[in-house]
Amino acid sequence: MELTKTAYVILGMLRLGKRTGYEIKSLVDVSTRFFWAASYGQIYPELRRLAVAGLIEGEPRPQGGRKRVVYSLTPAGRRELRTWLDADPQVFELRDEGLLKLFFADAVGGASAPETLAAKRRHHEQVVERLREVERSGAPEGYADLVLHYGIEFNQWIADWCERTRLALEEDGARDRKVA
Amino acid sequence: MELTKTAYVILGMLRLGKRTGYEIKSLVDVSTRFFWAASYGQIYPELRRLAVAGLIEGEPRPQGGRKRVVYSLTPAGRRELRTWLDADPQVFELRDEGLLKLFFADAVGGASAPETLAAKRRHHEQVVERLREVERSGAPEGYADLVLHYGIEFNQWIADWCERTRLALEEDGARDRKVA
DNA sequence: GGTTGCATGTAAAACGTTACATGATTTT
DNA sequence: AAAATCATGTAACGTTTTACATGCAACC
Repeated sequence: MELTKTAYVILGMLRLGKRTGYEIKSLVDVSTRFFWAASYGQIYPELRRLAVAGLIEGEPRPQGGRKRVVYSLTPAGRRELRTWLDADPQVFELRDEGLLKLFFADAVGGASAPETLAAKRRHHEQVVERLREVERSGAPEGYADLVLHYGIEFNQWIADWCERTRLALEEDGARDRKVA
Repeated sequence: MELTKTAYVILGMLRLGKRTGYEIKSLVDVSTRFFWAASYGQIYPELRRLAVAGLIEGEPRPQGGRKRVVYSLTPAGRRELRTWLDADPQVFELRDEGLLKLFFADAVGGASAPETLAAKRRHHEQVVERLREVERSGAPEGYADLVLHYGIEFNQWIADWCERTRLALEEDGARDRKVA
C-alpha cells in the first residue's frame, strides 16, 4: 500500500461527484466518522498530495470573493479506488477504555465493574440514538444505509452485553452476600 | 487526565504483583491487545516516567549476567489506578477498513460488497478462533475471563452480521436478475 | 553450535488531533 | 449587527509503530 487510508477516504468521498475539502470533512462527520475519522489536518494536505499524484483534479470555483476548490476523481484515481476496494480489508483496530477498566476491575479496594459496565452501556446507547437521528434525517442510499444499520445494531449489541453482564454480576454479588 | 492511557495499562498490569517491562508486554499481547495495544516503544519510556513520578518502583533483579528490573506499584500508584478505574471510560475508537470499503462499494465498475463482507467475516472468525485458544490454554480468573468472553461474542456477532448481510445482498441480486 | 526466549532500550517515521488564523457569505 | 456556516490552511503537539541494536540464558 502506497497511499494512506485517509487518501482512500477522500477518493471514496469523490466517487459520486465533485467536492470541496470542506464538504468531504462534513460528509465524513455524518457518516464514516464512527469507524473512520479524518480531520482537516489530514484532509487538506492529502488533497494536495493526491492532486500532485494525478489521482484527483482540483478546479478553482470561487463563490463571490471566497476562494474555493472543487476536486474530482481522475481516471487514474478511479482505478486506484477500485483496486483498493477489490483487495481484502487489512485494518481493524479498537481502543476501548471501558473494556480496559473492566479487565483491571479486580484491583484492590473497589467495586468498579458494575459502574464501568453501566457507563459503557450509556455511551453506546447514546451512539445508537445519534445514529437513529442520522437515519431519520434522510435515508442514505445503498451501502451507506447498510453501514448505518450496522452501526446501530453493533452499538445496541454492546449496550445489551453490558446490561446483561452487569445484571449477572449483581446476581453473583447477591448470592455471595446470601451465602456469607 | 495527566497520565497517558499506556500508563494505566502498566499500572493495571502491576496490580497483582511485580513485573518486568518484558512481562508487561507479554501480558498485553495475550490479553488487552485486542482492545488496547502497547509496544515496547511506549512501555519502556513510560516505566521510567512512572518511576520518576513515584507511582511505581523498580528494583534491579539481574538473572545471572542479564540485566533485569522488576517494577511494582507504590501506594500512590495504587491510588492513581483506583481513581482512574472509578471514573467513567472516555475512549472508544474504531478503525474498520472493511466497513469503509463497504461504505464505498457503490463506486463504479465493481461488485465488491459481497467479497468485502466475506473477507471481514473471515477476519473476525479467525479472531474468534485465536481467542478460543486463549480460553482453552488456561482459564483466566475474574474479569479477564469476562473480557475474553466479550471478545469472543463480539467478534462472532460481527462475523454473523457479515454473513447475514452477504446472503441478503445475494438474494437481492438474484431477485434483480429474475425481474430483469 | 544454533535457535529461541528473555530483557532492555532508542531513533525515526508515520499518524492524528487540536488549536489557531483568516476571511467571506448567509442567516437570524 | 451578530452569529452561524462555508472555506482553507498550518503549526505544535502527542501518540504509536517499526525497525534496529545489544546481549545473556536456556534448550536442542
